[in-house]
Amino acid sequence: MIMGAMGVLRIVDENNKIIIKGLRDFEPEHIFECGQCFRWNREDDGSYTGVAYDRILNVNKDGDTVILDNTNTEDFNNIWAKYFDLDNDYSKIKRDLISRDEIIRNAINFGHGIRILQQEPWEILISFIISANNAIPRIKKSVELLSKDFGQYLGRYKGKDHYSFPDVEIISELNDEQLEPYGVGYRSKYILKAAKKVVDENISFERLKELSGEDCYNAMLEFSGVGPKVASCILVFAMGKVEACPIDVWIKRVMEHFYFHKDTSNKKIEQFARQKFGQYAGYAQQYLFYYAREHKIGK
DNA sequence: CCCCAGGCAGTTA
DNA sequence: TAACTGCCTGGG
Repeated sequence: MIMGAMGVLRIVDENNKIIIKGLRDFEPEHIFECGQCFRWNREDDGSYTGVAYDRILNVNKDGDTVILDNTNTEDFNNIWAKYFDLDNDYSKIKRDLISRDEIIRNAINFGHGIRILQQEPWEILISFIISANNAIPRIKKSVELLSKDFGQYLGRYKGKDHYSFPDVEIISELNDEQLEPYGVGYRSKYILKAAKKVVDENISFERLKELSGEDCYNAMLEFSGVGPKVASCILVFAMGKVEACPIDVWIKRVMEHFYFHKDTSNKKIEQFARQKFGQYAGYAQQYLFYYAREHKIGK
């Protein structure tokens, strides 16, 4: 059992599975399809399989029971509880946001099971550098291929081999031509520069997490290929800075559609969003993104 | 063939 | 500090 802000969860460890009862605000589809991650894929049975922290995990939900397959109590306590942000009370966050207006209320009702994953900073840095001016299926393909060729083999699950995301040292020793087969295009030089910067400057992402949101944001902007949107994504998805608010095309569309009714600069949109949603801007962004994209709002 | 996709860097004014 | 432009790649 773990005590979280949401109360007591009943957790059973059996047969290489962790079974969680009483967990609210958790829908695998919402979590893995809301644009925050690139390494989780839907299986035929509706569950999701992914790789994080050098482990293969499968996540399913049956009624009000969440099943984590291919894991154990030790990894659940050390990794997955934090990865899935289980100690955070999303009902409280949602209540706060819903009270602000009907637009965010509709978005939350639609994506009510979203959770912001606490992902690995190095992987998220590179993944979101690749994401710039790119399409999600191709981002996922590039990340998978890089992991297959330069990551560590983790094992086989449901008939598929899985690999960890490549270590920074491995990427830092590659050159432009070696990245050509991975379909990252002109972003290859950003990837290589980022890897070399992390190695050369001995950058510790754990130390960067201790910085203020603003300092952490500025540190991310130091990477070539990282602008305001990508930096904000890294802050929310890997650095625990959930007050950041990435403004991508979908957020721009949904905000212009519902709030501005005219073309508006990203800077103004971010100012508006951060003022409106405050400390919960990062969560609001995820609900709005998922809502806008699934409904193709503004297209 | 053109268009665009979860932006960014580099260049102008 | 805003506005503008080109950009790898691949699917529609």
